[in-house]
Amino acid sequence: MIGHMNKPPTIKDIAKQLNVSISTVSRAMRNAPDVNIETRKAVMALSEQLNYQPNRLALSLKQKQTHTIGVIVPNLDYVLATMVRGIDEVALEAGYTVMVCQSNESFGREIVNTRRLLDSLVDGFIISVSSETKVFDHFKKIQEKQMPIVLFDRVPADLKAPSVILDNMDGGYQATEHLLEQGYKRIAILAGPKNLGISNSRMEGYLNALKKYKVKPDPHLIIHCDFNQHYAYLATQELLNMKKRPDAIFTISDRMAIGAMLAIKEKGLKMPQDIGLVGFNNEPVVNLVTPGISSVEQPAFELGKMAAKLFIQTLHNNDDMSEVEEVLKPKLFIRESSQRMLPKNGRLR
Amino acid sequence: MIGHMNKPPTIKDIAKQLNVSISTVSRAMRNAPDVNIETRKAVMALSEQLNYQPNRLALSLKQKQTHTIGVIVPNLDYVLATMVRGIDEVALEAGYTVMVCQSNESFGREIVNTRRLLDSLVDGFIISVSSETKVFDHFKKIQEKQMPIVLFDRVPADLKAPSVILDNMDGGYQATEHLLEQGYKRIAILAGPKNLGISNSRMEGYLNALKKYKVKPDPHLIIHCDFNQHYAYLATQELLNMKKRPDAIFTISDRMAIGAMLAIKEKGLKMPQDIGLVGFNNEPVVNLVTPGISSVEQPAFELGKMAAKLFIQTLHNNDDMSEVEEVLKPKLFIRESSQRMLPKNGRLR
DNA sequence: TTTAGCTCCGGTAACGTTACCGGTAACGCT
DNA sequence: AGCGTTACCGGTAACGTTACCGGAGCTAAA
Repeated sequence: MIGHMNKPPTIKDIAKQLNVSISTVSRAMRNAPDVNIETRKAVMALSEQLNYQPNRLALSLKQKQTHTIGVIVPNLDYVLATMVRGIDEVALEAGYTVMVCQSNESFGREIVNTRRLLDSLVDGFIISVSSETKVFDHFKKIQEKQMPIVLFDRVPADLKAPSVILDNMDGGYQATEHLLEQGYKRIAILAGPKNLGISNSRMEGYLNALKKYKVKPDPHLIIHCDFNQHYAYLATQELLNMKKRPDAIFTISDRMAIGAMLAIKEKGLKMPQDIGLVGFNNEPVVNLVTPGISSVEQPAFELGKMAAKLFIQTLHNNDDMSEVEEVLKPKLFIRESSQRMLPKNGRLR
Repeated sequence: MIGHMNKPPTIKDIAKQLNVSISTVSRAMRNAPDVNIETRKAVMALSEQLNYQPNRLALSLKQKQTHTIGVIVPNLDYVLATMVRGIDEVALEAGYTVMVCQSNESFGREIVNTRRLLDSLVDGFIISVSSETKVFDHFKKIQEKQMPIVLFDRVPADLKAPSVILDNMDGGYQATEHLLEQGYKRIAILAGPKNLGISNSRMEGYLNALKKYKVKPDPHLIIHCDFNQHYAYLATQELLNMKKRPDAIFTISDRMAIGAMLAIKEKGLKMPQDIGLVGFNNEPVVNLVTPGISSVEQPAFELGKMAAKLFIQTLHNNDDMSEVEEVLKPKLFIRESSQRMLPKNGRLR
């Protein structure tokens, strides 16, 4: 008799009702050999009828893997949320579930999150590190436990792990080259804190482009400021008050570009005539402001997918993959803020 | 001797090394009574030294709860990401971990996510439903398993569960009243699909305000269109081409406001002189465009926190809470897009 | 002295699952 | 007849933890 029990049915219930052993049911359920076709059918039928769901907890305990990926990100802004979506996409496909934790750019919070995910809940980590983080003991602790880590987007040099990053140098190069080709001569860069890897790479691209075009970099035009809108605004004000002010600005994030734009407008300067502006990330917002801001796009979704793929590879391959580094290419989107010459091929954007 | 084993230490290892039973260690570890102070100290010391971490999996299996909350959201835009942060905040405090899944506004994806989280991984759900979703069997299945659900933000009427929502009617009222007080006479509303609860409530507020100010609503000024920028752009174009065009527009989201703004600018109309505009959500972007767009702010972070609190209450209280509905108040932020009279008290914004 | 009541501890079962080993038939072959 | 092989199946231990019960030893009251 099928009781009106409330608890979810287990393998044991099925075994009892079918008068077979739990071993048999277990085997039947996961298509293992050594089970009669009739028996299997019966098991399948009953499990269907009872709406049996295997208990993942018990399974995880037994085979010491949870099929869960811990994802730690500094925040969930447009770019990172998109990357997370990419991770999710691939993970789901491969039978993994992801747990997303935000560190809120806080070192302490990152540690808490790590600890929390660590105690037997996840099979490994996919991480983009907080900007505050300068030591990596909490991550090294993960590796000591033989758990794989894949890094993405913000990848510190001091931590050895397979990683997926954007070719930030190329992005900086593209942006700067574009400005040069538009005839801008004194190009300033608004970079982030000096310890931030992605910032330095983008600046390197900037310098390379200048060199290529034989423009001598002017240290007064290289500004390090905090990675946000307000500081970019202040920094731009200063830039515009110089005797020989820059005629273009490349900011290493769109947030900063917005800040710069506010200062530019306040000063009464016109883009792209008086001054050119290029940002980074190609967030939707750059399309909404007037003028639209040229920006370097990251393939965020792809990058997330790649990170998840790499993670699953790492999990399955046993060989050391800590040297693997996938590099994706950015793409410049040109808008009104920097387009002061007619494009050669006649089309805008 | 402390071996150089690689596996994480268990309660059993500690027991063996201390020559006590595992029961005793277990008791000592969780400050249960019936254990000598000396014994407890010894256990604590050794567990510290071995860096013992209790296995949450085993614990969960035993006591049938995972201390994990499944969060399903349609996407991770600014507002929802903020809400999720609020949930996270409270959950962490209470010893819970959250698993965030994006349904990408897709009904099918929502079902997949639900199934995935359901099989013994989470203790319950906090959900904001996808805009595509019109039947709720997958959620009812959760409730049949006695698992609690808390709904937030987008709450369908057909699903009985405790919920946290914004007072959308009040938001619509505030926005419309503000426009009326600014002297606008023909106020249009860009609403969402007719089956979307939040849209209808905001429109109700709009109608209430008109009534209060004795303005007869004009059906031509009430537009239902898809919840995104492009359709809002198209709808606004139509509005502006009417013989008697509206002199103000209230859109029920900022995305739509942006769309409207593009159409307005194209038409060569000036805000706030020729036409007023008010959005909803107070996303950062409304501050970045020119002119800044007035918008109704949701206390997103608070709302998330409230949802998590409610969830934990539901989990602990056994009594039926499905009637509970927390309602938070929105707040209008006035910017240039709708401010055509000097504020009475002389301050702007 | 007996009894009752502490304090402290150990053994065992259980949570739901799988891995492993062993066993029973039935069959076919020499 | 005896043997090996194959096709099935069951029992048991284990994963790491806690709940429950029972018991030893001691102290204090009757």
